[in-house]
Amino acid sequence: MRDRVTLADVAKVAGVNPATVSRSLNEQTENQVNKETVRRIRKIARELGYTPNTVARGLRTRKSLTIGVVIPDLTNPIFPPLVRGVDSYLLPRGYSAFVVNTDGNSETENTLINSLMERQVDGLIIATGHGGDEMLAEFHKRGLCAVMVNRESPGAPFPAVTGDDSAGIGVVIEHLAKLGHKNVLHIAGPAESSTGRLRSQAFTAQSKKHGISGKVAKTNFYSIEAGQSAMDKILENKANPFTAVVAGNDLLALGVYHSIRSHNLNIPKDISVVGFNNMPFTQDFQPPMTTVDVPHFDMGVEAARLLLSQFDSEERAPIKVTLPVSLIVRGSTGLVS
Amino acid sequence: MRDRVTLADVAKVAGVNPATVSRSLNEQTENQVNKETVRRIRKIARELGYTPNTVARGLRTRKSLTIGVVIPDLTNPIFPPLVRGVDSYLLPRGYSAFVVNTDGNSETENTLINSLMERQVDGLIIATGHGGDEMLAEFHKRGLCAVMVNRESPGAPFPAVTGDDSAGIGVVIEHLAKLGHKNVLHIAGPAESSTGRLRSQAFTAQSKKHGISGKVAKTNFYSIEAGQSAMDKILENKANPFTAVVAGNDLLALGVYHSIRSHNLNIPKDISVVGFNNMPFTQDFQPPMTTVDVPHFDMGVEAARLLLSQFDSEERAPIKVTLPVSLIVRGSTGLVS
DNA sequence: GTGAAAGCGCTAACAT
DNA sequence: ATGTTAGCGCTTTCAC
Repeated sequence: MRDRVTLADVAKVAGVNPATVSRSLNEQTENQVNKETVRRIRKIARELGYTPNTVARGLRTRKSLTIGVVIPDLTNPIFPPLVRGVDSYLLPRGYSAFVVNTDGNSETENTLINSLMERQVDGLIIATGHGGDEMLAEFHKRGLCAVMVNRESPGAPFPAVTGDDSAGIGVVIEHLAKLGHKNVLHIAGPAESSTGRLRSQAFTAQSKKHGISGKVAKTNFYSIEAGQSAMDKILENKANPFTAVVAGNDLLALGVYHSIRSHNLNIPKDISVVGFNNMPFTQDFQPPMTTVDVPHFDMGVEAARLLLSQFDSEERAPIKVTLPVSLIVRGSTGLVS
Repeated sequence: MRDRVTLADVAKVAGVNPATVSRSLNEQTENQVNKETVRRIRKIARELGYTPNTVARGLRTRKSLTIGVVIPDLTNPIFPPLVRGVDSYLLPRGYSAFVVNTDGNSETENTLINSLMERQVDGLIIATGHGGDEMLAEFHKRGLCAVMVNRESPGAPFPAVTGDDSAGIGVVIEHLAKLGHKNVLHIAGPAESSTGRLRSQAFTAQSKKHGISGKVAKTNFYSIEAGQSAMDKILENKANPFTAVVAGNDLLALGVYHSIRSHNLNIPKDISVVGFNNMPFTQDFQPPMTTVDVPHFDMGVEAARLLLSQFDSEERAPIKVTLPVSLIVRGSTGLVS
């Protein structure tokens, strides 16, 4: 890019001091300047093609108007809506979102958060939250503004916005109980994530409550592959007792679909399957997936709202916002045959 | 965030000049400083929790090490892989990507590109490219570095990375011809996008070449809804002559699925359907979708590579990189019955 | 090998 | 209502 036009350039042409140009161009301060002068300067700025340098302004004002958004992986379809939600709140308020992907890797996460800090972000929206985030705890001590979203971080008492995982699993179990299922398997998400732990705990508790024999199989990732291989292991047993599978999320459920199909079994005739998240396209799967709808866009909005509200107030209460979820019954669950 | 530790703070503690600290901490210049001093200063910096201020550095060096990525909509599943591709090339080279969503709106696009410029991005990767981008042309004149990806912009002669749209449509038509289809409908993407135009043109040309009667229906958006309503209009005609539909992309194709299903027809028995992009999850649809695989991740990588290569060289050749695509035959296409 | 000083583009305090 | 000055945190001449 060729040399950009600066405030000083505009000032020179207008024959005034750079400060006057600065005041004229800023809506907050333009009333400190003669109306006529403001008009003249604005005109000159436009003609010269002046573009303000947000970076220089940020250096001076100690505000970057930039928020870092830390997510595991953009290609997981639940995150784009969340990011759009964040954006939809931030943009009209002059902020921008800087999105990074950690791939569920703690080391990468540390590197990227550091890089966001170096870029002087005003705050962080974090959708990753593993078990041991000493780094987050450290940043919290240093006074960083952040909000956790989708997951919580035990170590760092930041405000958190989550879906109601327990209630979600609750309605799922209730649904399966009504369909007559007595032996249900939970393909749990990674134990490092709060969603993995919460859903797993809720599964065990709710199964017991409904007189269902509930067993849990663990996975290390929220991915199609992890779901498939976990289910493959189960189906290797000739005498598989399970009539229904509750997956930790939709990706795991889709992996379960693949496994069941490759074993020449039918969903839901032989085995019912339930996902979690109601991510895009679940209704177009074969069969359409019964799952729990989680309002990811709204979670993004709420997280952004919470973060900006922190900037003004001094208080740092560990607020928890839990958004309601709802069961979406489709074709992947049926009566026990 | 509480007051951060600055270079000057480190210098004070170390009893040296800030310049020495700067030189010591930068790999390029550390050899200008006494080895022992470097070691000492690095230690102090670490102990003090010093975090370099990239923004201040950028102001001084006139490089932000930030690239703006302009896409229509992150929730369209072809874009996350593309963004990850960009990231994968940029991150190891010290750059970061700043992603914005235009929602296919020219006005929004202008606003967002302006905001990226104000943030001093070193270059732009643009996946939007509508018809009349006077703004891009203007920026090009002003010496902006940018690369178009996935689509091209007629007005602005930036380098472009695209999939081979014509070849893709070619193999699709060939495939349908072999299956015996004589009457094929193209649900075209928006005419403002280069992909929409190119695929539509290729469809007409290739149909003729294979002796197929090819008709084109237009849409205004690459969306499920647009595909569904376009197909609904076609199926209202009792005497629908088409035995196959070539959709402008997978989202349109999915809309076509919905429409066909709601008219109690069967894919592919009554009508074959082909998508474009091979976006995630197309293989899990009912039926699995025959589509054209486009290497979106690689497109991102290539675009990033091209952009950074521009920074060094003075030449501004209008390079065009066309990536190969391939037909993925699945269950949504079959023989004419 | 290190220090001193200037300046990137902007805003905010203090003058006038 | 406008000008002057200083400085945000950093790098980069130019000295020594």
